[in-house]
Amino acid sequence: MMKFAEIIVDVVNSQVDRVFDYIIPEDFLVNNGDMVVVPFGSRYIEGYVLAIKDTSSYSIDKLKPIKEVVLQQVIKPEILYLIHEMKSKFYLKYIDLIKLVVPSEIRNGQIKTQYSKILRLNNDCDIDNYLQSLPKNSKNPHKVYAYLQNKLEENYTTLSKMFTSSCINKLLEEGILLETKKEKRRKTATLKKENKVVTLNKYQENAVTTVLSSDFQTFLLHGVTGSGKTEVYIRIIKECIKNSKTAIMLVPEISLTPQMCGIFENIFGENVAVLHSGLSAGEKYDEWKKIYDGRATIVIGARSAIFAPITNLGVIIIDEEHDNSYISDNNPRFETYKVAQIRAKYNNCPLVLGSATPNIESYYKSEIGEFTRLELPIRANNKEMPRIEIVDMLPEFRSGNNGIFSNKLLQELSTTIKHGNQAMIFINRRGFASYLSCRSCGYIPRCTSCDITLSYHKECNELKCHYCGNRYRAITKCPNCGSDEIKLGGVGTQRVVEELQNLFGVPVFRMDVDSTKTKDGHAKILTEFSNTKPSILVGTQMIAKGHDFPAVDLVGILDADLSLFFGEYRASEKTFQLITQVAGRAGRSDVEGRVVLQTYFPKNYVYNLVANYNYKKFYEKEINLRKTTNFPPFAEIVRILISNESEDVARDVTRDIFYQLKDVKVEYKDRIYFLQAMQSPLNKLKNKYRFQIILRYDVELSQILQQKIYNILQDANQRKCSIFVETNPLSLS
DNA sequence: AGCACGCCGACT
DNA sequence: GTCGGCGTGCTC
Repeated sequence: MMKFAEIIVDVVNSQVDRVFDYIIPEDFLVNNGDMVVVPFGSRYIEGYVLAIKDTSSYSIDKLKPIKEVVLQQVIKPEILYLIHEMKSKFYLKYIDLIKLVVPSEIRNGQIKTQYSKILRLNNDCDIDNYLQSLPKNSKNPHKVYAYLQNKLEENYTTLSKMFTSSCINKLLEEGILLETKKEKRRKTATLKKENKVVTLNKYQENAVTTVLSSDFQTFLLHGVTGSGKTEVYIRIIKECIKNSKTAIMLVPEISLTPQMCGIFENIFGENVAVLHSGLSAGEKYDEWKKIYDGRATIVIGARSAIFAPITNLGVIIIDEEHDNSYISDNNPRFETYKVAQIRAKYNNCPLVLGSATPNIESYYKSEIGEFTRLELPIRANNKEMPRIEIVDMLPEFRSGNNGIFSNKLLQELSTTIKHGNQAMIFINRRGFASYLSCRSCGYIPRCTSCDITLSYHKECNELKCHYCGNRYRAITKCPNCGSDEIKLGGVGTQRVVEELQNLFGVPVFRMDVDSTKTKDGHAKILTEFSNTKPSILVGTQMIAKGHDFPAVDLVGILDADLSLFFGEYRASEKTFQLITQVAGRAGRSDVEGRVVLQTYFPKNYVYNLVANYNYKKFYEKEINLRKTTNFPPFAEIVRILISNESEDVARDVTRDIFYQLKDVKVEYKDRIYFLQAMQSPLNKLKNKYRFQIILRYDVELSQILQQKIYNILQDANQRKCSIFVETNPLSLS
C-alpha cells in the first residue's frame, strides 16, 4: 500500500512553516524523525519527517516522492512530542524548533565522528619467534612488545612517537600488531574539583527524599547562598542513576559550566555529557552523539541542553533558576522551565528549580501551590553571610570626592591587599541603556504616565520610556533642586581598571564581554586571577555567577543604582538577585567576607532588605507592588517587534496590527490594561527600522489573547516584515 | 528562502 | 524585435 510522509522543509519562512506531503517510495524505510531530502519547487532541500500516514488530502498526482533518507531518527519520539507541544503552546515555527533540537553540527553533516587507531598485540601470532628472527641490533620492536604486554593497548600516534612510525608500520604489516577503530572524544579539559563527601543536614536530606519519592511535579528549591544546593542535586542524581534512570542538569552560563562539570565528572566520570555554546563544532558533535547513542546518563549544560536527546529521564534540575540566560532572547523565544515541564511530564519525573533568590513569579507559584517549595534555610557550613555595608555616595560627593570609589571602599581595598587577599569589583551594567540623576539631591527623571525610570539615549540626547514610548528632552538642570550637576549612571570597566592600577599597583584583571570573546576566555582569566595574590578582578555580571575563589574577602559594588533604576518592571527584583549573588563571592573560606555597596539611594528598601538577606520580606513587598500596578505574575506583557529595511513599511504593518488589536481591546475593555504602538527604543538596528506594540492584560486572559494575537500576526503582512513576539520580555529595546 | 513567471525599458 | 529589470506568488 502507498504510504505518505508529512514533512517540514528546512526553509526559515513562515510561508512554508507547515507540513508538506510526500510519497514514500516502496523500497524506502522511512520513520518519524528521519532527516530526508525532498524535491521542493525546482530544487532539492532537506526536510524532517513528522508523521507517516496511509492517505493524503493533497491531490495524489501532484505529490512528489522523497529522494533520499539522510539520517534516520535524528529526532527521537520524545523530542518529536516536545516539538508538537511547544508548537501549540508557544506558537513557534516548526523549523525553528527543529533547529533547536538538532544541532547545526549534525544537520550540516560537515562534522564527522573522529576515530583513533588503537593498536594491540596479535596473540594469534608467534611473536617470540618473529622477534628472534630480527637482526641483532634492532631494539624498538622488543620495546613495543614489552610496552603492550603491560598496557595491552595504545593509540597509533602515541606509539609512533615513542618507537618511530616506521617500526610501528612494519609491525602492522607483519601482522604482529592489530588495529581497531575507536571513537575519539574531542573535549576541552574541565576544572577538576575535589569533591568531599559531606553529610547532609536535615533540610537537605528532606529535600532529597521529597524529590526522589515524587513523580511529575515542579519543585522550587529555595536555599540561601551556601546552603549546599549542589550537594542536594548530586544526591538526587546519584539515586536516579542507581535506579537506571537519566538526568539533565542545567546551569546558567558558560562561565559557570567548567566548575560544575568538574564536580560532576569527578563523581560520575564518563557518564557525563556536556552541552553549551562555548564548545567547538567538533566537541558539540561528539557530546550530542554521545547522548544520542545512549552513552551518557547525565547531561549538564546551558539552556539549550534541555533539548538533549536523552531518554528515560529520572529528574531535571535547573540551577539558579532566576538567571536571565534561561530565557532565550532571540528568535524562537521560550522559557526553559516550561520546556522542562513538558519533558518532566512526559517522563513522569520531578523537575527541580533551585535558587537563593527565586524569580518573583516562581516564588508566587510556590505560594499558590503550583510549585512545591523546599527550603534550605541554613548554610551548610554554618558560617555567617558576608556583611554588606551600604555606603551613601552623596555625602562623599559633597565633601569633594567625585571619584568612582568611596573612601570606605578604598580603605577596605588596602586592607585586603595588605593581607595578601583578593578583591572583586562588580560594575553593574545592563544593556546599552542608562539613566540620568541629580548628584546633589538624587532626583531621577521618570515617565509621567508610567512612573518607570526613563532611559537615556546618547545618540539623540533624549530620555525615553521603554514601556509607552514617551520621549523627553534630556535634563541639564535638576527640576527638583535646580542643581546642574547631572550625572549619567554607569562607569566603564576600562576606567575602573586603570584607576585601581594607579591606586594600588597590584595586578588588576578585567572580565567583561570584550575581554572574553575568545574560546575559553573566561577560564583563562579566572585561572590567572586565582593564581595571583594579591589581586583585583573587575567585571560585569559575569563575575557574579557561582565562582569560588577562597582568597576573595572583599566585594565592591559600584553603581548598584543602575539596575535598580533600569527602566523595567523587574528592576528591583534583578537588583536584589544580583547583589545577593555578588555578595556571595566574598569570604567563602575561613576569612570573613566584606561587601561594600555604593549607592546614591541608601534608604531604598531593596538595599536594606538585601543587606539583611531578607528574601521573604522583599518578595512580599514586591508581589504587593506587582498586584497593585497590574504587572506579572498578575498580568502578562506581550511585546510585538516589527522590523523592516523600509521605515514606512514597518510603520504601516505596525499600524495595521495595532488597529486590529484595538478592536480586541474593545472586546475585553479594562481587562486589557495597556495597548500602545511606538518606535522601538532602539529604533534602528542592523539597517532595519524597528517598531513595537506593547500589550498588558489580566493574566487570566493569557490563553485567549495569545491565540488572538497569533491569528492577527498570521494574517499580517509577514512576508515583508519580520515579526518577533515575546511575553514578559526581559528588555524592551 | 529560492526560484519561476511575468510584464515594461534600452540595446546588438 | 529581444535581453533583463525585479515585483509577485508558489513550493507537496
